[in-house]
Amino acid sequence: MKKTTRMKILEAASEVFGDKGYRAATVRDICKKAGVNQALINYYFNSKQQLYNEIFSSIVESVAGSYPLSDFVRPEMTKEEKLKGLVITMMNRAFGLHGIGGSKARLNILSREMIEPTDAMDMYLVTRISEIRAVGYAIVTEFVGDKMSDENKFRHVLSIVGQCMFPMFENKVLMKTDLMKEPTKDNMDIMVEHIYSFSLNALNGAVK
Amino acid sequence: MKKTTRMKILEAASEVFGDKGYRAATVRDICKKAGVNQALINYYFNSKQQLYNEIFSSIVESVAGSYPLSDFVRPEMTKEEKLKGLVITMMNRAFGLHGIGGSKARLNILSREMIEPTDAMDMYLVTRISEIRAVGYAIVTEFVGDKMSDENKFRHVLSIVGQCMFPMFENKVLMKTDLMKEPTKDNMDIMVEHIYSFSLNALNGAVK
DNA sequence: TAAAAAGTTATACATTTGTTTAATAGAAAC
DNA sequence: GTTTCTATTAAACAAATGTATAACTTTTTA
Repeated sequence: MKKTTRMKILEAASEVFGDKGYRAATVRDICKKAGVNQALINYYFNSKQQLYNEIFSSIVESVAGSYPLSDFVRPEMTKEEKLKGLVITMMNRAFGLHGIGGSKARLNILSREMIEPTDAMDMYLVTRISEIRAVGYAIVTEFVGDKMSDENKFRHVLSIVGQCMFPMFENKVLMKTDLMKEPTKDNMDIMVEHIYSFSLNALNGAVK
Repeated sequence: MKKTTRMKILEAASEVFGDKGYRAATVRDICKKAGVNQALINYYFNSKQQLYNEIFSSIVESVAGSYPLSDFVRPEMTKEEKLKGLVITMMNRAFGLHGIGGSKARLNILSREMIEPTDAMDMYLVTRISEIRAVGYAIVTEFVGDKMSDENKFRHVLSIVGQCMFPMFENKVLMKTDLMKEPTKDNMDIMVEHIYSFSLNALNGAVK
């Protein structure tokens, strides 16, 4: 299957945007990496900004589309299964991008956007986090009942979310210091299992 | 106490660098915000890069200098005290910056550097995380003994670290979705207490 | 196969950006 | 009070960067 010029640009641009960020990435860099003429970005995408938007949208789409929370946290499940489902969803959203093309470009772009969100990204994040907040709250409540304050329940949700998301931001340094392994499918499974049981123990301990 | 021109520039530059990142922040923006002539950045700091370096170094210094791990995790402590000491250290390093000048600028700059580290920052991070890794490993071992594999122990350390650091990256969205409160001194104390007891329960549950 | 469309190239253009310069104003020293 | 050093200003400069253009080549179409 032959690579079209359009695809070559998208691929190179993902790398460069991921490496350097939108601003520092230059059109000349991208075209050089793609091995195409400099004018072709404007020919195919109208502008650098629209090229970036297309890349970013596809990332958001694959993150949001692939792992709907309702598939992994369902009413008929036990509370333990729901907890694990929540962890699975978040870990896959965070690291599901990593595999594609063996490149961390997409993951880098997403991390950047989470630190310095555009308006669109900000809205998207608020929506996603709100969803996780609500589902997490319900699960925590199933474990600890109604004696715990809502505020404290939300802190529990945050602890679970934090365990899943933090490695996404700091993966490079964490791997270098051996606190985390390469996010392969197998290692992700092990991490899911760990975060699940760590959190399960925490929740069970909180209730007594 | 009168503000020197130098100080005005440093302050404005911190804001702008924090808001937009190094690249997108322009010398003209900074000088306008500081209310000084455009040439003065070069007069006082030689270049935009050196201005940034000075700001960044002072941030690193205050993070690293203020909370030495050895002050909060000491040999004579119980394992519970050590665990809490580790949490206190990380939370203060992450959010201790926030108070200064009522501005989140310094926190923003640090988050950015952690995502997209310069060489100097990379070395610094590796050093710090390695230290936390070693201390965390020792504490976890005190809780779970020697039956647990080292790899699993490190995953436990990562869970604790993740809870402390994640809110630093996503604080804006987390506050907007009510998963986190304004990081005031009081709220930080509550969060420390929570992360400590969440992790304590997890560790105690893991051992049995 | 000839005409039209799509793709590609080298180059130019206009803007933005960090930095420099030369002149001026103010403060300190003697 | 004059001189010398420091601070500030407006303007200019040179490099980088996103985009546009016009010529050329390849592919598609009829």
